[in-house]
Order: sequence, then C-alpha cells, then structure tokens
Amino acid sequence: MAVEYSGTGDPARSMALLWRAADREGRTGLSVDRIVAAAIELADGDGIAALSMRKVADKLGVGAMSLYTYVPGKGELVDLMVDQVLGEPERPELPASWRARLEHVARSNLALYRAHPWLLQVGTARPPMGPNLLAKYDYELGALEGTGLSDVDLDTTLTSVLAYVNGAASAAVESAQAPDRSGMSDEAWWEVQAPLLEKVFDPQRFPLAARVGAAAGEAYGLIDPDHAFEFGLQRLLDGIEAFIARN
Amino acid sequence: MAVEYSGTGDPARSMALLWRAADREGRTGLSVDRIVAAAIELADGDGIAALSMRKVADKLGVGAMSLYTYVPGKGELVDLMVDQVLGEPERPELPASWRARLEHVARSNLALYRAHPWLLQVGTARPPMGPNLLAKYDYELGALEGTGLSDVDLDTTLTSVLAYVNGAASAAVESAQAPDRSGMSDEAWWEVQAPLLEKVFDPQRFPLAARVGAAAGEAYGLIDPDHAFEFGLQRLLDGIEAFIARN
DNA sequence: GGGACGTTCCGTACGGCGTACGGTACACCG
DNA sequence: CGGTGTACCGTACGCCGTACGGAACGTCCC
Repeated sequence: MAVEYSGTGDPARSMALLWRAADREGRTGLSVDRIVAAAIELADGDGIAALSMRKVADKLGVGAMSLYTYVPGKGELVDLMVDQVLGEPERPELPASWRARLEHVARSNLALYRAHPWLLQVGTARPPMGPNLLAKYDYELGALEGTGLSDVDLDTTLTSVLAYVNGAASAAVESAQAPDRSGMSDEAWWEVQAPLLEKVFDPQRFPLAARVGAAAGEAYGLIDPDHAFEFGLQRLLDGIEAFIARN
Repeated sequence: MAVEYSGTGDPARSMALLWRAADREGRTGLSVDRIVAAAIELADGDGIAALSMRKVADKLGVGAMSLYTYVPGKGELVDLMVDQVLGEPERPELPASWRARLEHVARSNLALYRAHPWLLQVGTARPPMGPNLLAKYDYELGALEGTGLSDVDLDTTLTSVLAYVNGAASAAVESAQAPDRSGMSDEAWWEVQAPLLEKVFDPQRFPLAARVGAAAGEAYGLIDPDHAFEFGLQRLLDGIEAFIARN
C-alpha cells in the first residue's frame, strides 16, 4: 500500500483541467469528464490501491496511453477526481442556528468520505484549487456566519471541525470496510484474535486496558465508530459554543 | 499512491511475530528486529510510497527474498513497524489534572505522527494487537482515570480525542512535508497559484471564501496547522470538561 | 570424518504498475 | 486529392510484491 499525492506537473495545465478550460472530445468519445468518472467508479469500488491507468483505460475501451492525451498523469487525475466528488454534496440553504449548520457540514463530510473512502488517502496540503473545492469552502464558512467570530477565527474553527471529521471518519469508514476487505466480520475477527491475545496479554500489567477493553467490547453496537463520531462532534461543538459565547 | 493495509495472513503467525515469540537470528545476522528497523528508517525518510521489500533488503545487504524467511509479507511487515513505533514515546507519570494528562496524550500522539508520518496512511481498523499498542491504550486511558466517567465513556472519549488528533495531525504533517516533497515553499506555491486562480475565480460568487481566504492568507504564520491543532484541541477539551462536569 | 537433514539465503520469473517514446491512422482544411 | 495536426496506442523500461525451487550452510548422528 502506498499513498497518492497530488500531481506535480505544470500548475497552469492543472488549473486549466480543473476548470475544464479547453475541454475537447476525441473521436472515440473520450474526454476528461469520462476519464475522471471512470476513475472514480473504480476507486469507489475497489479502493485507490486498485486504481490504475490501465484499468481506467480498459473500462473505457481504450488503450492505456490514450489517457495521456487528456490527462498529464495519474497525480493530476487524482486531483481531478477529488474536485469532482467535492461537487457532489447538495448544498441546501442552511438552518438558522450556527450549531445545526455546523452539524450539517460535519455529517455531510462524513457522508462524502463514506461514499468515496479513497478521499481519506489523498493528501490535502496544496489542494487542487478547483471550482468545487472553492464552492465547498464558501458554503462551509457560511455555517459560522453571524457568530461574531473574526474572519481568522472562522477559518480556524472550520478547519478544526474538518480535522475532527477527517479523523473520526477515517475510523468509521475503515471499520465499515474491514469486513468486506478481509472477508471477516468483526465478531469473527475477535473470535480468532481473543484466544491468541489471551496467551500473551497479562491483565495484571495493564489493568485499565483489560477492564475498559472488556467493557467496550461488551458494549459494541452501542459505541461503534458512528456513535463515537457523534459523541466527539457534540463535545467539539460544545467547546466551540463556549468559545463563541465568550467572544 | 496507494494505501497500505494490514497483513491478511495467518493470525497466529502475526501474533507470534508481534510478541517476538520464537525470535531467531540467521547466519547473516538477519532478524525481525533488524528488518523492521530498516523498514522504519526507509519509511521515515522517503515516505511509505518509497518502502519496498527490495530496498529494505538492499539496506541490510541481503537478497530481497531473504526477508520472507522472517516476515510473511509486506502487510505483516507494516504491522510490525506500527507496533514498533508505538513503543517509542516515553510514558512518564501523568500530571494530576485529567485535562493536563489528556493534553499530554494528544501532543504526544502528534509528535509520533510527526516522527513517523507514514503512520497516518496505515489503516487502524483491525489493528495489530502487539505489546506496544496495548501499553499505549492502557497508558492513555489513564489520562481519564478518576474523572468519574463510566468505562464505556472512557473509551469513547479517548477515541474521540485520538480521532481529532489523527485528523489535525494529518493536516499539520502534510503541510510540513509539502515544501520538501514539492521542492517549493508555501509562499512560492501561492505565488504560482494566485495569478492562475485570479483568472478563474469570481469573488462575487463566493464572497465569504474570498474574504476569509484573504484574511487567513494574511494571518498565515499565526494560524498555521500547528495553531489550528491547539485551537481545536482546546475546544474539544472544553467540551469534554463540560461533559465530565455534568456526569 | 562423513553423511543426512533442516534451515537460511536468494536467483529467476511472472504479472502488474506508471509512463517515455515514436509510430499509425484518422479528421479536417486547402 | 494531398497535407497537416492531433488522437490514439504498441512497445519497452524500470519499478513493484512474491511464488517457486535450488544452493549453501550449520548441526547432529553415526
């Protein structure tokens, strides 16, 4: 397994692609849009590890090298995929309370990660400055409008919430994928693991881990990653509420 | 870039490796420990994308296939790397206040991610149940001891903090790596990006993004990812404090 | 000392990857 | 109909993880 980073090619070319300047269509009907769509479909289904230029090309009934007429390389293709899916979530009028708005933003991001788990693997520093990223940023900032926070605090607060969502969504999404990926339910996994662990783990040495681990295992279903997501989100929003109140 | 998942081989073999049961040393001095150490060094330096069995073997002056005498495959090797680095942080006696303790836990995890950025890319569902993971869990639960929370809430609260740290550390670490990886400072990157963006971005359409983005850019240095990390952490802890108080 | 055996080490090979390079075949313009 | 630009893509290179089978070695028994 490795990690996908952004394209490092000509920034002007990348920007033109993101904003679909000079969008052509070849004689076989190939286009940037179709390539990006096929790539997203592949990554959604089999994970980003299974995304290859050859497979994208196969899916489109085209030779692998034909893709390079439209896209400079795989890095740039991933950038395009990212901006593309960032445009998917509907962005309805937001409710009146900032807290309900921010909750909506958080859950909508979770849903996006759920739909496209590979988003969690692509770097977010130096993001692809596409139209959908910008629209998303604008929309999400709107959640905090009217709270009286300074512009800088607005950005920082949103960043913190998105950081939390990223981390909690990682746990939730991975946990949801694990059974499929491994062909083993959580229960089955534990049934294999528990007796092995028992042989090497000394509860005397780590009493807290033993006690709390057992309690957490017992309560599984009540405290799965989805509930952990909501719990942490509410705590974070409580803290933000206090911050807003005292500002 | 792809993503590294855990080994999917024989769980008993994996467990034996993690706990170093039956640790041998070959005639060339090869051993699981030396392989894991070499792999960590490679991943720390060049990222997990640059970690390959052949490079690990080269580093040890050994043929690639020799590694497979000690380690079933790359997935298991990554598991071993993870448990190994989880054992690195010192775990001193914790301060008296739960809040100071939890802050310590959060910052210590950030430091770990900084030291081993590739940790952010490996899946955490179905974690490798090694000695150091368990020790870490036990130690970190200790931060919340004495707060009066139930065992289940203990686990959930810790999970939430770690989720936040994971997300915020992703941003901080990637942002710190970006200049090296791209050979371009943040300023240089913006100098290239800004004029391109100006051509396609309409501030009228996204007034909030334009205003706040400008303010955030202006304040950069004051609100870099490190400060965002601390800001969000304090908000989250504030929320947890309220939760503890009302429990 | 000699032989047998188990383990360690690894050369080779297979199927996959991203993509550089250069050629072919088509659409369009004159 | 001929010329030109571009879309398409076959081939090849250097990587990857690892299956397979053989070679080299340490150890033990006779």
